[in-house]
Amino acid sequence: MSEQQFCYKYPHPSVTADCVIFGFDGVAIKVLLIQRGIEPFKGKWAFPGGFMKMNETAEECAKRELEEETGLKNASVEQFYTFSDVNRDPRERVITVAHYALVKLSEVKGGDDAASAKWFDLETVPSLAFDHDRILRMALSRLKERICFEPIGFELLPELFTMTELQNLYEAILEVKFDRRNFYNKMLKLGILIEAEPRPANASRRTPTKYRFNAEKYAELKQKGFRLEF
Amino acid sequence: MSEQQFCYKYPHPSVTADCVIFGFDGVAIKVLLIQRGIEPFKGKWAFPGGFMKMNETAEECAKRELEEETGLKNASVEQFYTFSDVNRDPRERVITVAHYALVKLSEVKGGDDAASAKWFDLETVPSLAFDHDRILRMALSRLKERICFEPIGFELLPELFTMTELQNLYEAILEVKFDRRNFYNKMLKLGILIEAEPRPANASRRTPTKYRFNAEKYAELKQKGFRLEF
DNA sequence: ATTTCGTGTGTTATTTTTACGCACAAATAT
DNA sequence: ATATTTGTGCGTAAAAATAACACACGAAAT
Repeated sequence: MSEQQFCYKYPHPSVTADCVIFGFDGVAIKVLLIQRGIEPFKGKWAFPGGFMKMNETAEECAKRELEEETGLKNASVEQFYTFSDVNRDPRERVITVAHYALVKLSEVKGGDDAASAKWFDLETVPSLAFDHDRILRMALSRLKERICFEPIGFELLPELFTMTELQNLYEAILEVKFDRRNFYNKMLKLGILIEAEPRPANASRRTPTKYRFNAEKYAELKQKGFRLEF
Repeated sequence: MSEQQFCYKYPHPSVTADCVIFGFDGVAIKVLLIQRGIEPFKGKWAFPGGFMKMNETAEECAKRELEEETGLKNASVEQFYTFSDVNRDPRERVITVAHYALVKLSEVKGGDDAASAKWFDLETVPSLAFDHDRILRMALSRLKERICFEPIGFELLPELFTMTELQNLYEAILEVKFDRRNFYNKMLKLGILIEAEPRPANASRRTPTKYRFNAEKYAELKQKGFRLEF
């Protein structure tokens, strides 16, 4: 009796928040997964996430669980869909508010809390716990849509990056190939990149220019109502 | 005791599903609202919606509540965001999975269940119950995004419509003005409109051509991976 | 009777997108 | 050592899409 203390006139579902965390290593898209230590789906991989508390929003819950389980702080998570299939959790009725976030690989420290957190290449993601396979598919499709109109790709890259790295990122997410020179011209014309350094003295002809994302310029352009379009 | 029969170890929020129903009368965008008969916010207007049952998904719940409260059947509702602010309902912790749907005005029968359901012009929507003002703003912004890439506008128009009506719809949603002739050319070139009838015999020069949405052609084009773009 | 207006059908100029050409020198292969 | 391949930077020309606008016709309004 003492452990069943929250009672309601009608049945209530449990509510969780989950986080699909995307990364990029210069070649392929990565996803951060947690290995489950308890039943159900013990041993299977799943997204970081957990039960929502009564004094936090779904987004706050997502951020808290993310930090607790992976050590990742202050990630900018974005809610994308709520999954409410009746039997998605074998224990009880659980609906989950799914989020995604884009992080730089360097932000995830190894060790500490995140003993069981691991980056997977998108191609080698195993079969996941619960309905997380479906959640991943939808997260990916939202990521594809969003990157066409907002420069979220920069959240995945290091502070400084080359044009080729940026193109690889877009190609990996959208699963297309761009002409290198057209991509170059288009990106520069947008005006949201700044050359990081005037190039080192020991400049090899094949050492590419490093760029940095110009967030101020983007904010300014966005206010004027321009769209990226890819 | 007998009326507090569902007990849990941890507190659970209530979960509801709400529906923002958009319509179009040929000139302005409309929203379907319900006047609340009970506290809280008694007398205020709100979106149709209600508590989710344990054997239905959020989407099923949205459709069921929509039919119960407005008589609207089989609307194609689309989930767009889950609102989970801690104090959005003064009674208890309630999170709501918000949906929107586009319907033809003719689909909503007057009378029956929907005694208190009423269409409002978007400009004259009163201050709403709960956080429904915020829900409406987000629904509108999603509608704007979506109509740029999917021909959902046709769900708002009658079976047969004129090019001017279609243009008015796009202009009302996107809050822009198009050149009439460019809009005409672009729409026809897309190939998703078919002329309804070869024009009546008593054809007045100012009786406009009636079109019909070509759903089959659109499905075919979409499969080939084409985007609308407006 | 004259003017205004809504519709259908264009054409032309401008902008954007796409498809490549080429030089340079470092890296690699022979 | 010499030749070939490769990654980078900077172009240009053709093609396609967009934007701007001209005009006729006749019903509706004045």
